[in-house]
Amino acid sequence: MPTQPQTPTFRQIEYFVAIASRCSYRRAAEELGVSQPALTTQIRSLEALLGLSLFERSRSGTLLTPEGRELLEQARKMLLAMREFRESAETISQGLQTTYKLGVPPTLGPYLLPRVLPALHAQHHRLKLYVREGTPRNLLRGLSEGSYDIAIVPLPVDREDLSVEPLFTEPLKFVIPADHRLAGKKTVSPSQLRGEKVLTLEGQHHFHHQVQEICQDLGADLQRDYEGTSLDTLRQMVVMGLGVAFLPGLYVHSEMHNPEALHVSEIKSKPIRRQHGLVWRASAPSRRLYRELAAQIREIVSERLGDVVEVNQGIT
Amino acid sequence: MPTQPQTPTFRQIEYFVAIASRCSYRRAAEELGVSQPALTTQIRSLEALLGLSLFERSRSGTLLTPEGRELLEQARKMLLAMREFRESAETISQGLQTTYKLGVPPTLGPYLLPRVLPALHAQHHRLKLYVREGTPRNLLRGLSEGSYDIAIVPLPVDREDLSVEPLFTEPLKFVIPADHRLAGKKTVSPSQLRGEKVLTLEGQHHFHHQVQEICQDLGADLQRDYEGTSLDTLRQMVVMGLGVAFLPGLYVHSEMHNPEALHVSEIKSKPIRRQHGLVWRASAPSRRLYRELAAQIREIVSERLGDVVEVNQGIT
DNA sequence: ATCTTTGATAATTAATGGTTATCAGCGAAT
DNA sequence: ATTCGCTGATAACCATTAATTATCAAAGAT
Repeated sequence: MPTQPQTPTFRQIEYFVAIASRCSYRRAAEELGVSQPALTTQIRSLEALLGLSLFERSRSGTLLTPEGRELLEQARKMLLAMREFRESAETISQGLQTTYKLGVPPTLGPYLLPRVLPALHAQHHRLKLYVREGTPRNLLRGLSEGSYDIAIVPLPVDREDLSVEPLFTEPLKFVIPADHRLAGKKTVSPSQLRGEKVLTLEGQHHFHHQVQEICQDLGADLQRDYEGTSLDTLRQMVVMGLGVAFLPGLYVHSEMHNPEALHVSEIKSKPIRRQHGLVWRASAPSRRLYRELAAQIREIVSERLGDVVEVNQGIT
Repeated sequence: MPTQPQTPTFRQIEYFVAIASRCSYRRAAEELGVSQPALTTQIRSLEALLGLSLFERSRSGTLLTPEGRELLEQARKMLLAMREFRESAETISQGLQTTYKLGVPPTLGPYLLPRVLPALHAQHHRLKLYVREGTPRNLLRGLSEGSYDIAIVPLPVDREDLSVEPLFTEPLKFVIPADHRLAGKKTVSPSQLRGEKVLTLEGQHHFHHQVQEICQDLGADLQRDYEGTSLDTLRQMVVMGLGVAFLPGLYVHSEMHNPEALHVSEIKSKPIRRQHGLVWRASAPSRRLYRELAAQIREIVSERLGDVVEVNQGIT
């Protein structure tokens, strides 16, 4: 004797509705593709479970009882709910039709996504991306914890539990005030940087460390007293003459249409740049979709931003 | 290999939601009172059926996939629908909480039910009666066909497939115009009726035949040229002097408060009356409730109309 | 009367869902 | 580095459930 309140089987509900709408066990059985005794036993046990009679059987047809009539409505709702469930599953299983939680660094997202998302949406109008910004460090942690499904982060990422698909390589531009002694030069050699105060973001940002490395390479000095909280503040600081800075190419491309008080140069040496990749948990069942997504992002970027960044090869 | 589009088991949905809301197979298993492998296999087959992954399993906990996250909502709706179904069944199985289709003759319903239904409703506030009028003949046919669940009809009813519970016996009153030669007499003997034109309803009404029999007994003449379509028209016809009539006691009681132009007498002989009973299909699973209902109707009638009709004993 | 149709029943088999015992991978604590 | 405790997956087995076919009895139609 089960102590728990038993719940009906979905199949029983199905049979119930089928019989009720045909007013016949046999016809319902035929329609359902099962034998008639199957219905008899299922309905009997359902009735026993509910503690009431659903049908009034007679040798001449089957009739709903008042109780059955009442429950039929509810039962139909169940069928409907199940149908909707299955339909959702159907469309979702087609791929790229769901909401994915995407993480991006604040030094990339606002300058990349507005160029990419519309095209992506056009291709998969059921695909939704729930975008959240975070530093690469937090993004990777969030990935592991499941608060993100995918993320765009600077490469390299060397973690066994994560899969990476490279997207594109973005140059970093050297930015100086318009009244700076180096302003006007198209290229600047590393030796000319000696003694320059290079501004950068706060230490928690990955971008900070990147610039730090670059400065070590080039022999420039990091200005650690004033650190920007965003690329925009960084740019303002340069304009105010607090120093020079390296800014991501996509930022320069999207935010600095009119040069105003700033001058943008190249560094004459090995190229200064950062690489972005799409990452996800290696165990993610949707990994095939993510690869597809990466490919499409590359395609879109190559089409719309090909002159700003260099698109990478996908891992094949 | 099943060619039909398989549908998930309700149990699978249940397990799915349980695991998703606990983020753990083992905890969900514990809560559900089953072993953990049971969940593993059920979810696996559900995933196979849907063609997508619901969970991302790892050795350190379980995570919903984006697809699973999407479906979880739908799955919860299913649980809800099932819960509502079961709750409905629960209350309905308590008895007298549903809508029953009740048939009454037009010569009784309007004069009986307004006195009975309110009290009935007070006792069972979930009970609903869907009342439809029809001649007894049609009521009995409708019962067999299932368009009524129960009906109040004149007795006797002699049908094997129907169960009858007697309710009460109602006297028929002799009604004459105020200016009639017999007006003013409290009782009238059958011999005084000789030659009187007795008005009645149209032939399709059971009441017609009843009056016909009475007239044969008493030696009175039926006026067949003008027949009323309702008790009200019948009364009007008597007022207009077209003849005399027999009217049901309940009608007289509820519609003729001020005697106006009509006089009501008794017939001095064997009592003239009709008996009403509650009938239902003998095969109806709710028959116990119907008996209960009959008992309650008797009780209410005895309380409120005991001076007008004579309440019968129930079949015990 | 006879035949068809209704749902119920019985006996049997197939499938399903559950169990216990055990495993392998990971993380945390030693 | 190793151990321990946790995760879900797996295997082998068993109980229950749900289907099958064959048959029945009752009611209606012919």
